[in-house]
Amino acid sequence: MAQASFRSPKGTRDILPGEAERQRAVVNAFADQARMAGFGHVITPIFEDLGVFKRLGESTDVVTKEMYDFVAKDGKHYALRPELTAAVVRAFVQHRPAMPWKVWYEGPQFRYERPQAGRYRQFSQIGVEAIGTEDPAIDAEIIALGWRFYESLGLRQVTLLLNSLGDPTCRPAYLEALTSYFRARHGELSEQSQHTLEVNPLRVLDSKRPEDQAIIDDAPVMVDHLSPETAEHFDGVRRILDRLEIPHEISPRLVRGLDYYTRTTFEFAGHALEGSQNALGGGGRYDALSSDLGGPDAPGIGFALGVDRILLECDAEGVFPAADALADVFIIDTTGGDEASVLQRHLATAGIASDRAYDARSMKAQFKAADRSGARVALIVGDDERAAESVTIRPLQGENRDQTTVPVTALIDNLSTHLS
RNA sequence: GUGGCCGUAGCUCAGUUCGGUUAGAGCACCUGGUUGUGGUCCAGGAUGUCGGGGGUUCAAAUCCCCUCGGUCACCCCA
Repeated sequence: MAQASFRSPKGTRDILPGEAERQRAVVNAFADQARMAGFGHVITPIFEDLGVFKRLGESTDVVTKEMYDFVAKDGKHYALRPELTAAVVRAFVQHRPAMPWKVWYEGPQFRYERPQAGRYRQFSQIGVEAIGTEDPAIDAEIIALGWRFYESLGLRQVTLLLNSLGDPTCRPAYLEALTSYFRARHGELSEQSQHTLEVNPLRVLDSKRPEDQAIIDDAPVMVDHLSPETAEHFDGVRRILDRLEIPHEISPRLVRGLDYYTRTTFEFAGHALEGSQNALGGGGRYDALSSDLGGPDAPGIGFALGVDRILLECDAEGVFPAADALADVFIIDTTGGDEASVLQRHLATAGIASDRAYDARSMKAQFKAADRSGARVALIVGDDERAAESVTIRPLQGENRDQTTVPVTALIDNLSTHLS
C-alpha cells in the first residue's frame, strides 16, 4: 500500500469484474421485461436543477440533508439526482411526448447518508415510469412488471405489499383523523415519533420503535377512509393483479417516504435479507407531480428497484450466480507472443472470446494462467505448430482432455465442436 | 446527524489482556523440481510506514487522545 494512497469515497465502492458483469446482467434482465411490456429506454442527466427534487417533500431527509448539491460556475444550483422519478417527470414536462409515456431507466443516484448494509452514497436503481393515464390497468401492469422481473432472476422470497394513500379528496380527512388519534396518545409515543407527528403524521405509521407499535396497530388506516372513486380505483388494481396471479398483501400502514405519492403505493420486500434494509424496491402513483413541476395535469405511476439490494437478496437466496469465465479460449504461445496476437484477432472475428498470457512467460506459467482464467480450451502454439501453421487444441475441463493438432485454417471449425 | 463493534501482507486472521529481540500463519502470487503441458505434490521466494497523525515511555501493533475508513443499528430510505 503506497503512502497516502487514495480510496474510493466513503459510501462508494468499486464494482470489479465478475460483480460488474452480474450487475449488468440484472439490468439486461430488467430491460427485457420492460421491453416486453412496451417501455422505452430513457436516459436523463445525472444532475438536475435543485428545484426538480424539492417536490420530493420538504419534510424528508432526502431533500433536507441528503442531497449532494452544488453551485456550478454558471451560478446555478444543481443537485446530483437522489432519485429518478422527479427527473423523468421533468423530462416528460420538457418534451411533452404522447401519453401514456412509458419509460424505463437505470443508473446511479446519490444520497449523502451513513452507509449501511445494502445502502451506499452512490447506488444504482432500475425503474419504470408511466405518465399520462390513471387507468388501474397501468398500476397493475407496472406492479406485475416488477414482480415478474424478480421471478426472472429466480427470487422466490419476495413479497408485494400494497396500499392506497388516497387522493386530495379523501386524504385530508384521513390525516385529520390520524393526527387527532396520535395527539390523544401523544405521551405514549416515542420522542422521535412525537416529532415526526408534527412534521408528517403519515410517517409515524412507519416507525419501527417498539414503544410505538401498539399505538400504530390501533391507528385508523387510509384504506378505510378512501373516497368511493379512489376505493374503486384501488379495487380495480387488485382485481387485475388477481387476474394476473400476482400475490399481494394489503399493508394499510405502508407509507412511502416521498411526499409526491398518491393513491396506489407498493413495496417489494426481500425476506432472505436480514435487518432493516429488506425493501428491494417500491413505488406508487404521483398524480400531481407533473403539474407541480410546471407541466400539464398528467397522472403517473412508477417504481424504482435497488440493484445492490437485489443482488444481496440473490446471494441470500442463492440464485442468479455471477457469470463464470470471461473467455472460452486461452492462448498459450511459447514462440514469443506474436502468434497469440494474431490468433486472438482471428478468434474474435469468429465470435470466440479469448485471453492469453503476456511477457513470454514459461509454458507452465501460461498453463497456470489458462487454468485460472476458467477457459474451457487452451490453444497451444509452439515452434512446431508455428512451422507447420497449425495449432494444438487442449481441453482444460471435462473427462476427455486429449489434445489434437489442427491446421490454422481448420481451427474455428474444430473449436466450435469443442465449445458447443 | 446519533450510538455499538472493528482496522495487522492482495484475502482470511493470530499477536493487543499484562508494552520488551529482525511482526507471524493459511490461502493467493512468483520461481524451480518438470528446457512442450494447468488444476495434485515437494522445495524455495517476494510482500507490511500493524489505517493515519500526535502523545506517554529507555522501548508502542500493544497504553492515551485525535482523525480517517469499514461494519451494524437508529434516523431516513431503494
